Amino acid sequence: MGASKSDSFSEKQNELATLFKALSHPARVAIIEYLLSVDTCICGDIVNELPLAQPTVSQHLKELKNANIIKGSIEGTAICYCINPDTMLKVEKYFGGISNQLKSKCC
Amino acid sequence: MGASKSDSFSEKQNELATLFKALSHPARVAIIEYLLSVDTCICGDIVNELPLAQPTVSQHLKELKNANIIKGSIEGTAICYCINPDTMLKVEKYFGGISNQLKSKCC
DNA sequence: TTTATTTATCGTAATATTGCAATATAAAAA
DNA sequence: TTTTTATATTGCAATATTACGATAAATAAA
Repeated sequence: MGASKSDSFSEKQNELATLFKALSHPARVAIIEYLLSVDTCICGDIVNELPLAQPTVSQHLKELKNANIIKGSIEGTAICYCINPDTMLKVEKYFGGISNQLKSKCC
Repeated sequence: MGASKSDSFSEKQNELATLFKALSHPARVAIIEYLLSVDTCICGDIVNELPLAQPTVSQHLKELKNANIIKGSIEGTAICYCINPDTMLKVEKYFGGISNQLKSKCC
């Protein structure tokens, strides 16, 4: 075999794994960093910010969109991307919960 | 090509991507969940908790170890794994920073 | 020493990801 | 309508990941 046995795990576990997978590439981390650095959501020049070809960037954006990490809205010929704060809050809470649980542990 | 162009990105971006990649598989999410659920760090039966063969689990544990997400110490014939709270705190802070930055955004 | 017991490593097949050239699509401008 | 501009999709080669049987390594128990 070779594919991940996602059927064997809970929906929540698969959901979290999918979310982290979307964040598991430096280009996608860089996209998020860039989206945070600009004042507004009016973007459209993400391709120029990255050392990758346009189709590759488009593919990475698609993956971030599929994971609900970013949102894109059509703005003329360009598309305006911005971060989905709901998803980010969800992830923050996940790690907050882990930190909390770790307080009552031995290590 | 096919491999990720990690040379083109900052060390911090690559580091974060590596960390998220370690969390990007449901089995590894499940391992963390299990380690959180047990009272102490005395483990050694992670294989029985997962629907995967022993070499596969060992491989997943290695990836979590490499990413500094878990620590393992030898305890007789068994190995005692537990979560590294430093790494978890680091990730929590990363998302906390993002949530903070998002407060002054339009979406 | 011999025999469990537990975890790691090797080898390999199946599948997924990454990156980009070529091309398509869609809306705005000329 | 034609051209330009911005983004998406397709197809494919290179590489990485996942899973597991077989086997190794290391310690404990007999």
